[in-house]
Amino acid sequence: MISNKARYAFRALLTVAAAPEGEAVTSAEIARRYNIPHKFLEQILLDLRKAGILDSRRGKSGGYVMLRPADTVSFGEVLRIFEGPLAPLPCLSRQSYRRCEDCVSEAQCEIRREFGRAYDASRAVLDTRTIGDALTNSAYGTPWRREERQAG
Amino acid sequence: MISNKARYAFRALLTVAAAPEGEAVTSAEIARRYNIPHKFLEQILLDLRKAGILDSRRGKSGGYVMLRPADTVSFGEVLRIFEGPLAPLPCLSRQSYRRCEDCVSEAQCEIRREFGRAYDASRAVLDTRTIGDALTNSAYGTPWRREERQAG
DNA sequence: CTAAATGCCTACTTATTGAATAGGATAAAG
DNA sequence: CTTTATCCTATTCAATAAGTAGGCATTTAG
Repeated sequence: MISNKARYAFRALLTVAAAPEGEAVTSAEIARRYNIPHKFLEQILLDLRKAGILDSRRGKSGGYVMLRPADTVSFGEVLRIFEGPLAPLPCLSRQSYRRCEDCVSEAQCEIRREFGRAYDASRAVLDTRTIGDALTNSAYGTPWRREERQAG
Repeated sequence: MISNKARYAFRALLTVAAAPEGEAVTSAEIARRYNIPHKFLEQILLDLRKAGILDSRRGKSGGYVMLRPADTVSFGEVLRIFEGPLAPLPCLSRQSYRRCEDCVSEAQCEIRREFGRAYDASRAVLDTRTIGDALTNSAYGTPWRREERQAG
């Protein structure tokens, strides 16, 4: 299970990414819409800004906008911000490799081999699918897309 | 990251499964071999026995043996014993489904859809690969297999 | 210029979980 | 009847999850 924090982050990101270009979305609006504790969400949005994914505007008519295009932000990248390494074993993480204390021979470790497969399979999804992908073909989509669909 | 507990469980299971048929392996032996806290490992082996995966013999010349054949025990099954549901979201778990508090429409939730893909990919490995599979082609293998290889 | 609305930042709390540690009870073999 | 194992329960300690709280800083509408 991923943490609530991470889930809220995705909820917020998808909302900001789906908003019309250049239009800022406030933390209060997101919190209200998805029933997320407001102050908690603020911390999360702050993390996303520090990670260089969101940009923010303060004061009246402030809020959050995408800093990078939504289709350059993968689910894996976001997840790592809030959950740390996604690898199921320390010895499988490239970013923060650590030997397992109970490991005799890493090269011949069956646990490592099998979880390596699982990790690869999972990464093939998480590191390729982006926030943008998720919104394309979404029932929500961006507002203008929704109207497009109704019109067509 | 999976817990130490789960990793120790795999270590123990692979060891017992690799032992010659009918030969019991003691918790002390496993603990020594892999540098696992003995008393902690005892609890883990107990869980595996209660789950119907291992059988145990008490007293002198006691220890643990497989209750079910190693190739009927999947990595996913073992993992679930120690980690609970593997689903990344409560709404994706069949065993213990729970709605996300911040969900507006489950059927149209992009987060659910994308993590569903990741979960499927991961399960395709974890729920098909077994302890037996992992030992086949293993550099360790079972003792008699190792000798076979050296001989051939 | 001022007030209101918004984001920014830090500290604190509370409950749960992970990772053991501890101490003995029970059973089987020799 | 002693040794060697498993079996069972309780306790500890640290880290993490999931918020709560309170105020500072900035922008803009009036």
